[in-house]
Amino acid sequence: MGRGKIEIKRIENSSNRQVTYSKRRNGIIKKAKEITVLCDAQVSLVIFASSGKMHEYCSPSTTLIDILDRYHKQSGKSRLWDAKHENLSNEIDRIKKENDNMQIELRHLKGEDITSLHHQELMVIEEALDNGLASVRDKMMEYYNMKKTNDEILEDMNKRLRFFWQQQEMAMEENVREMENPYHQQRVRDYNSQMPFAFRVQPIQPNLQERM
Amino acid sequence: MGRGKIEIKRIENSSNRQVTYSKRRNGIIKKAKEITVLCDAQVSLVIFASSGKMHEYCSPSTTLIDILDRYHKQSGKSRLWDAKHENLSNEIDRIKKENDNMQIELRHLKGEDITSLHHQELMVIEEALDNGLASVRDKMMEYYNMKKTNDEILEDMNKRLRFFWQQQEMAMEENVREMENPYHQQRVRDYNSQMPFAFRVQPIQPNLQERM
DNA sequence: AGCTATTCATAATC
DNA sequence: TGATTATGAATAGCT
Repeated sequence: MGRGKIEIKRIENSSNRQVTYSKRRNGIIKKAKEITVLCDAQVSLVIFASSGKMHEYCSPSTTLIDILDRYHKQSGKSRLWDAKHENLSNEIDRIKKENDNMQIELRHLKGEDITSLHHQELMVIEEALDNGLASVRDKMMEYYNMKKTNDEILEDMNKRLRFFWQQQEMAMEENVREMENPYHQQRVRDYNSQMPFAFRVQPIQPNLQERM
Repeated sequence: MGRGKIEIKRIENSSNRQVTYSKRRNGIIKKAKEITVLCDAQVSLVIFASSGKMHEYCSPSTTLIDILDRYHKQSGKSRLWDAKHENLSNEIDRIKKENDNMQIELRHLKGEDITSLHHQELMVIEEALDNGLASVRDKMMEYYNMKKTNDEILEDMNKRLRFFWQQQEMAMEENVREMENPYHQQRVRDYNSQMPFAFRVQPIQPNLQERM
C-alpha cells in the first residue's frame, strides 16, 4: 500500500524509518480507535520509537491500569506483574526476617525467651550484657565525674565569691564612717559596680546540665 | 476498505461485530509487528473483545512489564502504578522504621552509640541490662544445678556399679575354686548375665546434654 | 509536511 | 467459521 511494495525488515535509512514510524504509528492508533468503537473492544497500546519517544492509546472509560489488571487476571502471566511486586515483597521478607532476628536478640538481651537456649548461647548473651553494662556504667561514671568536677569548680567559685563579699562588707563598714566625705562615696560605688561581672558563675560544660 | 464504506460507530449486529473484531484485531496485530520490524519500535498491545476475550502483542525481546516500566517512567502517570505498590512501600517504610529503632536499642544495649544519651536514658538501659543479666545468670545457674545433680546421680550410679563389680569379682574368685562342679559354673553365668541391664547409666534429663 | 500511485485491509457476500 | 473479491484505506516514495 504505497508506491511500491516493501519488504518487512528494518528500514536502514534513518530518516525514512522515522517517517514511516510516525505514519504507521498514527495508522495503528487510528485502527485501535476504530476497533474500540466498532466492536466495543478495549485496547491498550503503548509504542516506543527507537528514539525512546513514547506514544500510547487507551480506550476511553478505562485506564491502562484497568486493562493491565484484566490482562494479569486472564493471562496467567501474573508472575510477570508480580515480578515488579516481587522485589518489594522480597525486600519486605528480608527486612522482616532481620526484624525478627533483632527482636529475638533484643528479647534475649532482656532476659526473655531464654529457656530454650543452650549453655553456650547463654554465655554469649551474658558476655554481651556484661560488656554493655560496663560501657553504660563507664559513660555514667564519666558524667558523674564531669558533674563532680563542675560542682567542685562551682563550689570553689562560690567560696571565692563569699570571701570577696566579706571583704567587700568589711570595706563598706569601714567606709560608712567616712561617709560624710563625697569623694569616698564615689570610690565605693565604683568598687561595687566592678565586681559582679568578674565572678559570673557558670557550668564549665554548657550542655552537661541537660543530659543529667 | 471493503465492499462498502462504513461509518465508524458501534456495529449493532453482534455476529458482524464479532467478525469485524477478529479481522481488525489481526490487522492491528499485524501492523504492530510490522512497525516493530520496520522501525525498531517496541509495541505493547492488549485488546479485550466485548466478550471479555483477550489478545495481546508485545515486541520480541521485551516484556509487557518492560514496556510498562518505561511507560510509567515517561507518562508521569506513575501515581496509578504506584497505587499498586503503595501498600507494599508503606509496609516497607514501617518495618524499616521499626528495624531502625530496634537497631538503635540493640546498639545501646551493647553499649554502642551511647555518647549522645542523657543520664536518664542511660539509667533505663542500665536497668534493662541488669535485669537481662540477672535472668541469664539465673538460667545458667539453673543449668549448672541441673548438671551438678545429674553428675552426682551418675557418680552415685558409678559408685554402686563399681561396688557391684567388686562383689562380682570376689564371687567369681570364690567360684573359680569350685569350677570342677558343672552346677556352680552354670550359676555364675546366670548371675553375670542379669547384671548389665539392671544398671544402665543414663542422664536423668535426656536433652540436657545437648544444651550444655 | 503534502501528494498520489500503489498495495493492503477488510466489508460484504457466499 | 473460512474463502473470495470489490472497495476504501493506508502508506512508500517522491516533492
